[in-house]
Amino acid sequence: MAGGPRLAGRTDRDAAVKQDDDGGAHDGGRRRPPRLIFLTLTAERRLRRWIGRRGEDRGLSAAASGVLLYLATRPGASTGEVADAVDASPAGLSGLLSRLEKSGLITRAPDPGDRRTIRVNLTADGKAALGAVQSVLGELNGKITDGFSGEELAVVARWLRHVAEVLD
Amino acid sequence: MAGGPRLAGRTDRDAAVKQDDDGGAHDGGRRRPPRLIFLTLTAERRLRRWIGRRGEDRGLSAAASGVLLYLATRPGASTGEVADAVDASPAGLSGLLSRLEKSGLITRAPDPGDRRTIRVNLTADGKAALGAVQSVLGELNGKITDGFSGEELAVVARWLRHVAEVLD
DNA sequence: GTATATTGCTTCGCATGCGAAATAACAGTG
DNA sequence: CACTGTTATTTCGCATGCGAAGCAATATAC
Repeated sequence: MAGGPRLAGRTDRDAAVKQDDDGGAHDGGRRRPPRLIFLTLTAERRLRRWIGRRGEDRGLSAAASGVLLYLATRPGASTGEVADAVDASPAGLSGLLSRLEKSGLITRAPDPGDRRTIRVNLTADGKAALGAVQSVLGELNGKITDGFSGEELAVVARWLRHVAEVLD
Repeated sequence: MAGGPRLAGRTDRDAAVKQDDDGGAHDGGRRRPPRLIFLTLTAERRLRRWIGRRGEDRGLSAAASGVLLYLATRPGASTGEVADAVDASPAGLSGLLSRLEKSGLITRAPDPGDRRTIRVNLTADGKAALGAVQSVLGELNGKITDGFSGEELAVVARWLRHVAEVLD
């Protein structure tokens, strides 16, 4: 990933950023770097770092949090279903599940009906961790929505979904 | 990273997503997972994947693109300056620069005045790659801004900056 | 002028995560 | 029932990237 030129630093370069808020929409993309791309990359990186730091005690990363939350809603989901839900590749999720299993937060067991399918479930420890996850994400959500109206946040949500959809 | 429960899949779960566009602002964060967080994680992941796929021929990732763009603006920047600009840790950037150097896109040379400092510059190949980068990012920018007004994109940009700032 | 602190970068160990190939289990055809 | 194809997951190799530790060069203290 990358932030981009003059987008992410903590230095004096930040000052120059405040001006142009058009997101690069009126630029063919050749004259200067499209800002929204790097703004998004940077915002995500900070989100992931913040979650990682905050859940450090329990070894809960952003990805792990997503998995736990999903399993809370759909216990016994298959590996593929979880991968789909958290937008990860089956391969990438396999490793994550292995770590979560080693940490004792989830269990993996083949489905009796179709032993190719692995059913994933939360352990007691996993359910306990869930509370921490929800608390941390709730706090984070407060931080990132503070100062924005419901209408504005709706626009943001719509744009984020648009990005995900159009690049799929 | 993670997408989140029912946020990112390509399955029927998507249907349920369209409803609630408030970004979770009116929720303490305990009853249901804060959506904006996972929407952002997913959007970024798709951005990065798209850039990676698109620049595959030249081995240009999102991070590499950011570095090249920054160097175009500030040739001879130090490693730390580049890291700051693209929001990467010095450690992470070190590896990336090594790969870019091996690919022949950049050069690294100690500053004569302070030999701790490494000056990074684009090679001829690096400058050539820059054109491709700008073209790819321009196309991407078009895709992700299409269908949104300047005002809406301004809100999005302001929100993304807010997120980056408040989590720093 | 030597000891100490600081700075800038790299190395190391690890987590994350992708694509491609391998593996295992099921499904359909003859 | 073997043969083939499909599906679900894992393994492997690699890229990315962080924190901690290490190293080299400079700056500061005494």
